[in-house]
Amino acid sequence: LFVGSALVNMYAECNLLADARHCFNRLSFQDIPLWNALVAGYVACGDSQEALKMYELMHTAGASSNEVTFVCILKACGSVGVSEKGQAAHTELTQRGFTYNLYLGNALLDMYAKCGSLSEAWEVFVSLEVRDVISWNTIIKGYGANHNGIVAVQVFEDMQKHRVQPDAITFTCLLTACSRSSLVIKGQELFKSMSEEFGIEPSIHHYNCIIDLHARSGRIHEAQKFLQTMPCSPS
RNA sequence: AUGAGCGCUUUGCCA
Repeated sequence: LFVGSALVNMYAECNLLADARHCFNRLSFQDIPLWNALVAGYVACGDSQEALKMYELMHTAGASSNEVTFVCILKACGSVGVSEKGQAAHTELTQRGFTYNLYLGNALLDMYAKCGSLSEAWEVFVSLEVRDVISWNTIIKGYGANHNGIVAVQVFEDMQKHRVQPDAITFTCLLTACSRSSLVIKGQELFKSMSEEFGIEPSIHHYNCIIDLHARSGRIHEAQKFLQTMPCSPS
């Protein structure tokens, strides 16, 4: 079964879902991680609808599910962007008595953020007993993606008060937030601070964010200048 | 002997 599961997982990772499914069907019995591998495979290759169908199929096949299943399902719901499905999953996992570990809590948070349900996302965020850098990044990104850059920056300040060290991803989330809310000065400030205050060297991701920041607010020349002077080759 | 790990899982630009 372990080998079979590894195979399903390998096929799924390589976007060979048909092979994964064939392998899955040939196994004498299917346990939860095996189902999960298949569901995760569909999510990974962007076929969230099929992932959700697989979840239905788990029910009809009489299989149970665990926390990992819900992490996958929540991710699929976030990709689809319709909060009803996600809410249903949320209700179900609460009824099942699952407590939020970081994976589950962060996945739930991200699902609501991706669906634009920021008040629900925030509720989940504050209800987490333990938060890691991913939790903070996810809520910052959530506000940023929904044109609430000012709140995103406030949450970042809050993060520092909680003595959580930001990472490279924190800054892509922040810079995107500034970009989408036209916070050009703040974005440049943050970009400067990442290496000077936080010791994080900007990568191509961050340079791209800055170019987007300028371009989106109509500063084409600034964007061009930045593009030409940045120390790595454009992607 | 006890506990843990060994198969599945969460955050990154533009579009």
